[in-house]
Amino acid sequence: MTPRPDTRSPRSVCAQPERTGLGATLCRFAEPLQQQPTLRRLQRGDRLPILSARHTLRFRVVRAGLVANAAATPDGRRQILCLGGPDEVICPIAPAGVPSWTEALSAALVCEVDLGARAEDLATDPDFNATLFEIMAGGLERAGMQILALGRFDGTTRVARFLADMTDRLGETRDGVRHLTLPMTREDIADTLGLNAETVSRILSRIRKAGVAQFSSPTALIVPDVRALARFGATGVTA
Amino acid sequence: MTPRPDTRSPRSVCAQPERTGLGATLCRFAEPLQQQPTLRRLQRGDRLPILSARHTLRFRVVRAGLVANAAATPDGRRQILCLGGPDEVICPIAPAGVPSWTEALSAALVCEVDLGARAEDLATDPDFNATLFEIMAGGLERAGMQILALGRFDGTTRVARFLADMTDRLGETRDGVRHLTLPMTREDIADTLGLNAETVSRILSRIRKAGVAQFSSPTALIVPDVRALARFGATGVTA
DNA sequence: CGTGGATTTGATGTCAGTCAAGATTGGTGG
DNA sequence: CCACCAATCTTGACTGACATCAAATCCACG
Repeated sequence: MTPRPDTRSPRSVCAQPERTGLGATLCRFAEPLQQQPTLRRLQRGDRLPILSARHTLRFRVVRAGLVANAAATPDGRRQILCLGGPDEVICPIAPAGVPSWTEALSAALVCEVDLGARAEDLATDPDFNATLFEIMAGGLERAGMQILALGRFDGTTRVARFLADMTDRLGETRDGVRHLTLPMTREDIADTLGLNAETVSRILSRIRKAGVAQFSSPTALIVPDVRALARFGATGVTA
Repeated sequence: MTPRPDTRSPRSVCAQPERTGLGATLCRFAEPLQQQPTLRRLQRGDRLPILSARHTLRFRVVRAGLVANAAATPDGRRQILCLGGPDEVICPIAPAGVPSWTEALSAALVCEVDLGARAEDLATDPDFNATLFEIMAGGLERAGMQILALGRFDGTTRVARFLADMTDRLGETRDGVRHLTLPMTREDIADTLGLNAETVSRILSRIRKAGVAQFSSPTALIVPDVRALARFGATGVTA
């Protein structure tokens, strides 16, 4: 559960010029700093305190692996609030007054950026403020979809749309076919979708038997048609 | 369904110096503008397009009544994503690629602020950026709680916590007792909590019979102990 | 007062949770 | 390379919470 900071030069890893996306954009604001970003190597299950970004200016950028923000109910069950994959900034989402944390769902590499020393500068920097806004707006957009899914979609629809979403975000195309390696367990999926692991397993079996996805192992799957997958389930347009 | 703009001077209504909170703070950034904010009188059920604030700088501040952002499933069911009461800025939350809108749950007065003309100024204004950040961060915080509740709390717990939350936000204290007038129907509550109207009604009956809240009418209730109300239900700490 | 929407309550069905037992899988050490 | 082990995954039987359908009752408003 205890992650270990890395001593390698973080700039070379974090702010590589060829990187794109919000994560890279954010990292570049750290370049003028004396203190360079911390690179953390996380193992599956490692937990870090949430960076609220409410009074500090600290952010985490995922370089590799899959990372989540999660919260716990009073009786100890877990709900995953958002996922962050490579080159994404972990969305600073956390409910007030509830235990919550950032957790590695797979082995992961996370770049931790503290822009506090540049706070005065950045407060008047239009580019930084636009980046910050994009991070928050993107998080709200995904949170909105999560609320809709948890409130109104049945389990089958949630799982199908989740797989389609993950295929878009993490999938690779080989020989013109979409492949997805799920970097998380059935329980992680369940805690994301407000279900339990057995239910997720059952639904995945149904998806497999319907031929909408093929599993070469429990975590490796082939998606012939992402749209068809996203439509699988009662709430989607079945026709 | 068609709201009508108001011709009264909006400045006098929107930017009164004695007003506090994010809504008032935001309105003050509109004071230097030629074009004054639009004041809209909404009836229950009126719908407006979401203001994404992603490429424009438009916001809505609730002056009176209760307003929500909502989204619809492909088969037409509704999920309420966030609520906005008096002096609150409606959180710009909406999932991508899904029909969504801003809707008045009761008769409401909404102040619509377009800061687009000051975009250049405001991009470098630390106070404005801090306000914008607070709006987004507050929305993410509430969205996080909504996700946790929808994913992991049972219906009873959701309703009880919802009532406690609304009592905190909208309740009045008379003779040392908390009174709440719910400005929404059972169906609105259901669409907020991912339930249906009948289930909400049943749970409210149980809450009434347990004595945790007293109903003088379906929409007017007395809450002797907000904490006890928030704890009602299996997921809360019953002991 | 009458009317239509909102609310309450009941009967019944279904989806997902719980408990339990095997089957896979991947990692480790011999 | 293979055997073993613990974690993960799958599947089944049963239960329970919430949805659906239906019928009264309440209430606000004309």
